[in-house]
Amino acid sequence: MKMQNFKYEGSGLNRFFGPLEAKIMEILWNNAEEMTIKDVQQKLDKEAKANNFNTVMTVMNRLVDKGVLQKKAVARSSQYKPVVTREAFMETQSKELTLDLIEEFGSLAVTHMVDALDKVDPGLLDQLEQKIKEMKKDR
Amino acid sequence: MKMQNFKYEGSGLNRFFGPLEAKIMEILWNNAEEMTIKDVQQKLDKEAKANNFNTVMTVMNRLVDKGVLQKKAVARSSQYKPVVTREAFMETQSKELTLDLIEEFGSLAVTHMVDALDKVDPGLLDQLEQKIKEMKKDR
DNA sequence: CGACTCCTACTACAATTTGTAGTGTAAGGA
DNA sequence: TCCTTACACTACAAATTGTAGTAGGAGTCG
Repeated sequence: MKMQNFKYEGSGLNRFFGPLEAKIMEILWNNAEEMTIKDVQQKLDKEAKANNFNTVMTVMNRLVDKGVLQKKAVARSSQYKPVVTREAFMETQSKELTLDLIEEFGSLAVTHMVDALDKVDPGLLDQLEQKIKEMKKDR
Repeated sequence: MKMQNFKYEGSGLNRFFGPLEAKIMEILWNNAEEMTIKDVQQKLDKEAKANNFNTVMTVMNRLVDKGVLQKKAVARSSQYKPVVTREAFMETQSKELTLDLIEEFGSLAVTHMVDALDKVDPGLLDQLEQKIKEMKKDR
């Protein structure tokens, strides 16, 4: 399950998926249980306008092809669920992106980090400072 | 000039552009002067296999549409040059991405930053520590 | 058993992005 | 006037994402 892009537009799952894909993943991840296409379709319908069953199926099966969803064939209707938890997914993306960012921009990124952290949540600055200390201590 | 994606694959300009677009931007940014399509095409030909003039033109004009290149109509052949310097471009992307990363992942990103910095270049850790101190002092 | 419902597979189309390239036109020089 | 050449316009292909029709098969109900 290799993501292609991190999108500048949107937020949350929309950074990684198309709009419909994101909504579907959202639903799957919000449900502890495995779900059928119908389940997902009905949840979608509650939120927005009616979605064609086949549309939902196609997108879900594409997500299976991409390795994001797992499909278990059951008698009447197949069960789908994410391959990894949302937390694990975000963890992976965060790690990958952070590494890429630093590889790509090096000290340029460092400069912006401090500003960005301060802007988003100054508490994160202390957290970061703490992490650095720990890292250095371990050597 | 709003970029769409940061690609996980590739490196450098390939993170932001298609392969040919990236090569073209590379050439434009490496040349202090404005260049014609022909200039760019010939540079490309030196590096790789022959490129059709029209192909280069189409891609360059698309880059103009995207606001990445500027086109100045001259008598016989138009002059093209990047709207911003490579440094300014990288600066903008770095800033944008860092902010997005932190908005999206918050403290998750903080954790990975330290590891990533240590992995790529431990010297960056000191730099970061320094920056944090400065930021805090100013308050 | 036969008819019906409903899930699934297969297929197809549209828009967008990126690479590729042909054709036609117009402008400038010989 | 004719020719070269740059440019505009147009088109097509592959990939990505959203959308949806059709057909077949499997279970259900009478």
